[in-house]
Amino acid sequence: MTSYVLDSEDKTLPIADGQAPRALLKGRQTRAAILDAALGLASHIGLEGLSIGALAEVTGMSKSGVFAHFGSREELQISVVREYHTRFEDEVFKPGLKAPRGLPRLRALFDRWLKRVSVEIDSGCIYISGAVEFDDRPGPVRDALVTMVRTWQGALGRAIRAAVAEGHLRADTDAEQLLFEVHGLILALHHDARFLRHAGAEGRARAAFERVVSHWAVVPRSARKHS
Amino acid sequence: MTSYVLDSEDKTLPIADGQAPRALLKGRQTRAAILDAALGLASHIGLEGLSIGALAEVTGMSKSGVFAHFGSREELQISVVREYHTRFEDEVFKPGLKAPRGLPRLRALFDRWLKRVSVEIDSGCIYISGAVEFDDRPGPVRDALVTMVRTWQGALGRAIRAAVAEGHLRADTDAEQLLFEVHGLILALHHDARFLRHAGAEGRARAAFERVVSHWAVVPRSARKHS
DNA sequence: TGCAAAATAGCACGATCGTTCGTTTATTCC
DNA sequence: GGAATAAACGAACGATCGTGCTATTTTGCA
Repeated sequence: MTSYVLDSEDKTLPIADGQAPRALLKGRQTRAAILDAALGLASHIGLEGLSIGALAEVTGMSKSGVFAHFGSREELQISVVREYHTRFEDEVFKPGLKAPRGLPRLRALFDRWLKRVSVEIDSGCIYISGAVEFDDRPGPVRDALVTMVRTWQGALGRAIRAAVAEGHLRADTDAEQLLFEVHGLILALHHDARFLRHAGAEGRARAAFERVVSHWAVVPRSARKHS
Repeated sequence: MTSYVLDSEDKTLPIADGQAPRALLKGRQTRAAILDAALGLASHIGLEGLSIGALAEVTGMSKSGVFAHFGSREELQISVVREYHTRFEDEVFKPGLKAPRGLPRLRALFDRWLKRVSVEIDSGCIYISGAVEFDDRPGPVRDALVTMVRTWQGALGRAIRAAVAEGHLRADTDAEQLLFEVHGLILALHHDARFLRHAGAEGRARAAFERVVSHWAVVPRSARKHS
């Protein structure tokens, strides 16, 4: 029995008891609103650019009011990373699972991933910007980011190996290598679309994906490789 | 007659007269020292993380002493971008030109690019981190970054088209597509090596590069494509 | 060696940063 | 509705930010 959710530990709130969160209704509601604003802010100016003051202004609250929900700036950043993770899970991972196991599912995952990185309005991928911001900054935020990215890459790796098991990809497929190259396509897309503002980047990424996949694809019937 | 230098405009210092910079010797010397420290700092914490105070502490100068050399923080950032550009030019572009025109030169350029991104001690690529930091931040710093990246990509594009002209790559090679994919490999390498701290990333990038290139390579003699 | 100019230091400014604390308002439960 | 509690505010803190000023030191040249 495989878990159908990217396993992340959300130990932020020890809500403990089974169903009804009793008194803390309004609190969690505004906390969610703050997080929503923080996500929008962070995807523009980065996790390091997040400031409690700016967040307070955007949400129409006081600085201390915002602060109280997280206890520290670092905890706020981690909460943003976690929130992004669950959204990524909901919009990329879970819907992708509805595609048939194997290559179709891998394709669906890539497709949704691609859309999230490129087309969505004002949504820079926090996995990507966070990776650059925190590649030399040890600490809990970096650790959280690494965990989330590893989780996502693990899910993609499973999808690739499933495509091998289904007979869609060759048995000697190097899943890690394929993952590396596909990831590069997403990064190049992010770079060209968001930074250079090139138009055709999405099409280039799709075309390259098909070519990379076809390299490891099982040839249908005839035409064996000549070497 | 092609220019053998990545064309960038360095209008920072109107040194004007022909040869000998007269009085401003010490000044430019310490300016270079400051820039050197700034580059090291920026490659760790990013261009936005650069602060004049931290730079003063590192160089053992006063804040105002550092400040006087640039006139504004923004001008400092731009100077850092320009300095990185000339270093990149010296360490990647110019040496690559010594390889024979065509595929060997393209390979040499990629090889040096790859090394600069991955192996060099404490040298995060400012092109990459800057692209993520400033993809949503209009202004002169972003403009400078875009100019430099476009310049480098233009040089790479020329190298690819030269490889076509030399008969090393097929005549129908999509230079932009090839460039997109190779760039993705560099980005994936940067991500895996610096952020995830994976070991084999460099080898994966090289292997993928050879495969991508071979896709557009002119087949030696026999074995035409079957479709 | 002395003089002009360049380079650097020192100090202070307003702003903003994250954070703390005591108070006040809003919400939930009996 | 009133008591208990959670949520939000407001003010202030020390620190640091970029950036002006005015001295002071250092440099380069006659």
